[in-house]
Amino acid sequence: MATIRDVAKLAGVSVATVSRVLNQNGYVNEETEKRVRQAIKKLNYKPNEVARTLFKKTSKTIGLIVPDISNPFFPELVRAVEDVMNIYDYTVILCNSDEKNEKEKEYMEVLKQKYVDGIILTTNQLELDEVSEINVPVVVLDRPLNHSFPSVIADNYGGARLATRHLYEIGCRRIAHIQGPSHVVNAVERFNGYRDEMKELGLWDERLVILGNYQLKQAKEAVLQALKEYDIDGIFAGNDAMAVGALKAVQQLGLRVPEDVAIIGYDGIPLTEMTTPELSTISQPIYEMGAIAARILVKKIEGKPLEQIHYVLPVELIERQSTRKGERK
Amino acid sequence: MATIRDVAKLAGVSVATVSRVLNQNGYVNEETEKRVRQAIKKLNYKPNEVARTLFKKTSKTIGLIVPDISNPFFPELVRAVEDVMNIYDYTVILCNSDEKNEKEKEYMEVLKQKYVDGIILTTNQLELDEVSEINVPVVVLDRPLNHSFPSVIADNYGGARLATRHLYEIGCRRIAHIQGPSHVVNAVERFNGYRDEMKELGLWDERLVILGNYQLKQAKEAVLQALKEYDIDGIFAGNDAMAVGALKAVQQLGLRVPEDVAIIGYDGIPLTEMTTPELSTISQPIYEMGAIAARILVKKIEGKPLEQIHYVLPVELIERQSTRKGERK
DNA sequence: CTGAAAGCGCTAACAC
DNA sequence: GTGTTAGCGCTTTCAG
Repeated sequence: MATIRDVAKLAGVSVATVSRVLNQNGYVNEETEKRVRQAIKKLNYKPNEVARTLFKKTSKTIGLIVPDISNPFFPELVRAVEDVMNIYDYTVILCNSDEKNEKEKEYMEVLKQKYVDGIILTTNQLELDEVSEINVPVVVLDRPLNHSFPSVIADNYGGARLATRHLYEIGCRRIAHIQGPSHVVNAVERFNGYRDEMKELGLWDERLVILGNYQLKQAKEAVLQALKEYDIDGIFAGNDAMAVGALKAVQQLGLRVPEDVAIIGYDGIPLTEMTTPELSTISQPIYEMGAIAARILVKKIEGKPLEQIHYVLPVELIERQSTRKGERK
Repeated sequence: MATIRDVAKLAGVSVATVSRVLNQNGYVNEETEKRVRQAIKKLNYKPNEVARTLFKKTSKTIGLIVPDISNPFFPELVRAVEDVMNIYDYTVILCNSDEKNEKEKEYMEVLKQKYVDGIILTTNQLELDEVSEINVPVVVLDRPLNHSFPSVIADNYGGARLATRHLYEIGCRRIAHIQGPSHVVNAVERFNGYRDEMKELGLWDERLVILGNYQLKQAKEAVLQALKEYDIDGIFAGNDAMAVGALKAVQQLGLRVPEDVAIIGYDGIPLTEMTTPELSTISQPIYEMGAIAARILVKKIEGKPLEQIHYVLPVELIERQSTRKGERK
C-alpha cells in the first residue's frame, strides 16, 4: 500500500502539498496538482482512513445497535440506515443487543473507542448515569425513550387504537389483545392504545388480554388456551409474528378467519402477505423510520440544526382477508 | 477522554510502562503495576483503538458483505457472524451489495482503507484482477466461487436432488421447478440438481422449468401461467419465497396442496412454518454456515492453519404438510 | 525492570 | 503557492 510520502516523492513535492490536493484545501499550482494526481493514480494511492481518523477524530463510521437482526422487523430498518449512511460515505457497524442493557453498554463503549461518529440505538432503557457519559451523537430509533436524544418512532398508541377500532367496525365485540413483553416500551404503548379504545367502546375486559411475548409460538399457545376459555371474535396482536400464531391457533381449533375470529397484526412486515388468509396489519413505515434516523444522525454529526427532534411517524391500517368485512357472518 | 499520558502522569511512570501493563508485555514491577492500574481506574481510561490500529495495522473489525439484509435468508447468517466475531472481540461492518459487482468493489476498497482484519463475502463473481489486489483475509460464504479463498456453502446440488426425489417418492410425476436468477450460482446449482434427478427418473421435460427470479410475486405469476398450460402435480421451488408464491398460485386456482399439487421450497427460513399448509423445504444450516465462516476468518486472521478450506455443509429435508404423503390422493 | 525516542500515516498551523 | 514541523494516541525497539 502506497502512502502519502510515496506520492509526494514521486511527484517531487511535499506531503503537505499532496494532502492539499487530496482535501482540496489551500491553494496549489495547477501544474503541481496535475503531477500529484498522476502520482496518485500511478501508485493507486488511497489515503489511510485510520490515520485520518486518528487526526480528525471522525471515522466516517456509525454504530447501529438493534436487539436482534434476525427478528424480521429489523432487517428493513437496518437496510434503510445502511442505504442512507452509504450516501453520505459512512459505514455501519452492526450490533445485536438482545435487549440486554449490559450488551448495549459494552457496544457503546467499544464503538466510542473506535471513534464512531454517531450511534443509532434501538433500546428501551438507558440508565441516566451512562447517558451523561455519552459524548457521541445518538439517535433513538423505534422505541420511545424520554430523553433529550432525537428520536424516530411510529405512533404505537394511535396504531393500536386504530386496529382495535377496525375490529369493532367490522363487527367484533369480544376483542382480545395479544400483548408483547412488558419491558418493551412499544408493546406497552400498543396495549395502552387497545385498552383505552376498548374502554371508550365500553368493551374493556381485562381477561381478554393475552400474553404472547412477541413470539409466534407463545402467542399460539396462549390463544389456543384463551379461545377455549372465553368467547372471542376478534384478535389484535401486538406484532405480526403473534398474529400468525393466533391464526394458527384459530385454524387449529377449526374456526374460520375472519368469519369466526378476525385477526389483525402489527408492524406490516412482508410475512403478513404470505399467510392464508393474508393478514390485516397496522403498517409502520419501517424503511422510512430507518432512513429518517440516519439523516438526523448525519445532521447531528455535521453540527447542523435539526428542524425537529422527536419524530412520530403515522401508521397505516392495511386491510386484508383476515378482517375482510364482507367475509364475516 | 483520558489518554495514556494522563495515566502515566498520574501514576508517576512513563507511557511505556503503562503500555506494558495494558498489553501485558514486558516486565513491570508489581507495585508499579498496581499504581498504574489504580490510575487507569481512576481516570476510567480506555485505550484509543484508532491509535492502536494505526500502529498495529489490525482493527478488530471485519467487513461482512451480503447482497441484501432484508432478504429473509440473510439475517440469520449475519447474526451468526456477529455472534461469533463478538466472542473474539471483533466488530462487524455490514454492507449491502445488491449482488452488484461494483458495489462490492467499492465496499472492499473502503473496508481495506479502514484496515479491517478480514472480509466475509457473499458473492457470485469476483473478477480475477481484483482478487490479486486483495491483501486481506477473505472467506466466501453461501456461494460457490472457484477460488483459492476458503469458503462455506451448503450442498445446493444435492439438496435439489433430494427435493426432487422427495416429490417423486410421494407420487408426483409432473414435477416443475421454479428457478432462481441465472446469475446467482446456487440457483443454477439447484437447477442442475433438479435436472439431473429428473433425467435419472426419466421425467425430464424442459417445459416444466419456470423462471421465478427468487421473488414471491414473479413466481406466483409464472406458476399461475404454467398451471394453466401444463399438467403439474409437484413443484420444487428454488427458494422459500418462491414456494410461497407457488402456494398462492395453486390455491388461487382452487387446487389443493398437497392433494393436487405438492410443493417444496428451499432454504428453510422461518417463514415456511407460517403458511397454511406449512411448507416442506430443504433446510440449510444457515446459522452454522455463518458461524463457521466467522471462525475460519478468525483463524486466517490469526495466521493459524485451517483444517479444511472448502466447507460444503449438508442440507436436510423438512417434511411438512405441503408434501405430506398421506394427504395426497 | 523502566524511560526516552521514533514512528504508524495523515493533517494543519506556521513560516517563507 | 509550498515546505517544515508538530502532533493525533499508541506501541516498540533500544538503552540504561
